[in-house]
Amino acid sequence: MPELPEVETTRAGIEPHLVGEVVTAVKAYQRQLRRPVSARLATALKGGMFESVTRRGKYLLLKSGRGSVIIHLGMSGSLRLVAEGVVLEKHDHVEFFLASGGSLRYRDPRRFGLVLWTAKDPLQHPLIAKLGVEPLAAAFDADYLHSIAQQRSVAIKQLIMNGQVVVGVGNIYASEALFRAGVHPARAAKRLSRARCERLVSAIRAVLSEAIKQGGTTLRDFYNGAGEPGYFKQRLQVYGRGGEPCVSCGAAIRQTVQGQRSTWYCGRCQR
DNA sequence: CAGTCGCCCTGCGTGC
DNA sequence: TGCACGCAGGGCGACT
Repeated sequence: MPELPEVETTRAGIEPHLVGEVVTAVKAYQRQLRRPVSARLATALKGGMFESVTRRGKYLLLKSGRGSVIIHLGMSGSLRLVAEGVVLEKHDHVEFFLASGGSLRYRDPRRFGLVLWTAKDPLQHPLIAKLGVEPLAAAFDADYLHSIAQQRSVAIKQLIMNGQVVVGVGNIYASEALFRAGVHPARAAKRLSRARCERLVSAIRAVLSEAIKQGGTTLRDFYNGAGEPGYFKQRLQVYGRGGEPCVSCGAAIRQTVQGQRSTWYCGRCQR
């Protein structure tokens, strides 16, 4: 489900309700996610207070005085704050009980996500330490992308979806950014000029920023921490629009598959 | 090292 | 109505 805008929307939604909250208990109803839920999570976090809720790429970092919870939402994960006594839904796998009443619930039907505990700096965790740059940070610029792209023969779409290069760009926003930049998704990365890298960087930043403002994209089951959908779906120009006319030139939007993921693009506007 | 592919899992829409 | 199939917002790890 979630790419950077959806994770950021989730983060912003839960942060004000979690910071300063003491965790009274943690229950894992299903430990088998992409990796098992950390065995020490419940005992280590109990009695601790959440100090911050931050994000690195698509990872959420819930820092307490004793260590941090690292959460990844995978394809279908979500976090929701619920009042006391609300019945558990199917696929609610982990629940953090809060001293002021209520709880934070992690739900993930496909179980591709993660709920891990680390007593150390979460940014040093093996899954996080080698991540690429944040797309909305100054370090993500034309020089950076071009210098990497020049050495790679993969399709540019797969390059911008590679978390070791730049984090947070998933299948929806990759297609959307390439369309805005006029770049064909299958073009070899090394065949992108610096000028076109610059356009692509701008497009990625713009599409992610706009999506964050809209509260993310709800295709079917993404909801923010309070249960509300995101509104960026109405702004999608190519994703999921195979056969429909291009908003710019009217040609039919094409669908193809790259790296086992669907890609949508305009064969006339994107080169 | 870079690139490709299989796979983890459940749910939903489509077509027979 | 039921069933088989393909596809879905991600990313790791094994292989070439």
